[in-house]
Amino acid sequence: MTTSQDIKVAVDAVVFGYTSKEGLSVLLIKRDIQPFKNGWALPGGLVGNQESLEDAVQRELKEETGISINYLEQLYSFGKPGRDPRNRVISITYYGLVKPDVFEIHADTDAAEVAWFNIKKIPPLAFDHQSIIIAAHDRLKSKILYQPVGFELLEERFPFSELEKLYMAVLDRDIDRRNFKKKIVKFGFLEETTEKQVLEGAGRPGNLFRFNQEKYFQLQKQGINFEI
Amino acid sequence: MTTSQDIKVAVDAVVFGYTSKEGLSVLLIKRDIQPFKNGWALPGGLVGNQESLEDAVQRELKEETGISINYLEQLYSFGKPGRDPRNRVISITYYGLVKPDVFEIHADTDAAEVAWFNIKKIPPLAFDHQSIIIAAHDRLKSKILYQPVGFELLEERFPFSELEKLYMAVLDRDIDRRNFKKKIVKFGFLEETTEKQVLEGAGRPGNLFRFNQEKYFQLQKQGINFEI
DNA sequence: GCAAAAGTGTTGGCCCTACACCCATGC
DNA sequence: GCATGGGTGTAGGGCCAACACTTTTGC
Repeated sequence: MTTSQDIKVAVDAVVFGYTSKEGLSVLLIKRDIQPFKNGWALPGGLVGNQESLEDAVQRELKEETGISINYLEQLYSFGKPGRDPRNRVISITYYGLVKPDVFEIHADTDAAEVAWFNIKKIPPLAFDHQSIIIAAHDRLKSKILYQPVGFELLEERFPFSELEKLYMAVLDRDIDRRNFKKKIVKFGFLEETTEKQVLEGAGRPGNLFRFNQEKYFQLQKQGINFEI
Repeated sequence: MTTSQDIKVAVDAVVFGYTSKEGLSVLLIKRDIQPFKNGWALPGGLVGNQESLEDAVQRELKEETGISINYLEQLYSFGKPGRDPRNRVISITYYGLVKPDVFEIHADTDAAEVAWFNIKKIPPLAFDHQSIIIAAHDRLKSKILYQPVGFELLEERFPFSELEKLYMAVLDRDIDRRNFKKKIVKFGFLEETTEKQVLEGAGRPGNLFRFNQEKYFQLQKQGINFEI
């Protein structure tokens, strides 16, 4: 291997948002350059020479979509030669979670270049981004079962049913309401507030809950492990 | 970001081997170039321009240690600026598992440049390789609980006690012999042969077992999930 | 009053853990 | 015969899944 290396390093991010109306959704951008010009793709781009990988993700998200996220985790690195038709590019992928306020704003603006897509209605994508989303979704599905990452997708205060619907949307299966609540409450890191849900339409309004992160860390240190 | 990117892409591998005598061990090389000349480090090196990441790992392992492995999985990508004192280098790390025959040969040769180290007796290492080994060990610990990767570290036929000791070495805790056997046998992918263990020293010789991978795949398709 | 969503308990079965004695072999 | 490691079963408890009716609200 005496020839000098000529490989580019990029980051790409699968950003998930959730509301009970829209379901689990992914943030995509419309490319304005070749290749795949005008095709949908994951936000991302080349890493700066003196920039950490996480910083690169946050910067690209800011530049391309205007959002900043509150949970970010490395997913996988894709490096097969030929995955970018022009250069050799290795992409280090991340997945991120945003709270509904961020999600809603951008779902409304509906700018031509950035949009949220329900996880079940992803359009054809540039490069191998389709398989990156599948990997991210798989990771989220398993992660949510043993770490309380779901709360990163909800408002600070939320009715219990939101949490339940979130789990159903992410895992794509039904969950028994009573058993689920017993399980979550038993852990002891959820706080019930006295506030009631603001309703839209009929139905009995529920109490709002809050995730107590410090309590969770404490419990975790004591060896309690979260598992749905 | 108009300046052109100047980042190198490397792969590094944490290769695990196991025997009940030596315990869980990691393959290291002694560096013959700066930086960290004569220091111990993980095998690895730069990725070729037209080479897949997995191929690069296999090639480096062959070049630096002479071994080829039978299980390889991507671990994590490390990219903090400054982790290599000279250039910006992003390392995509893998962990691999080898069977005891490979392990034993190299444990004997004891060449100056390549050696196996018990997981609890790793010397100081170059770069951030210490933390890479910790990450790999953590991954192995959790992986072995929900996928039958342990068999990749054993001979094709092995006495049951080997499997049990392997789990104890990897997880670094005691395991109840009877409960463990019940659990494993219940899955139905382990075949008991009529052959007996060849003894070294006293003790009742045990039957040899074999992992039936096809059976495992079948069972997995039927939705059975392995969990220790 | 009716439609919509929230709140709530019990039971049966399964699984998991804890635990100890006898057997086959080498020396 | 003794030391070493292999082989095996049961009982109790905890946890989990299955399951339906009542309450509060908007309209």
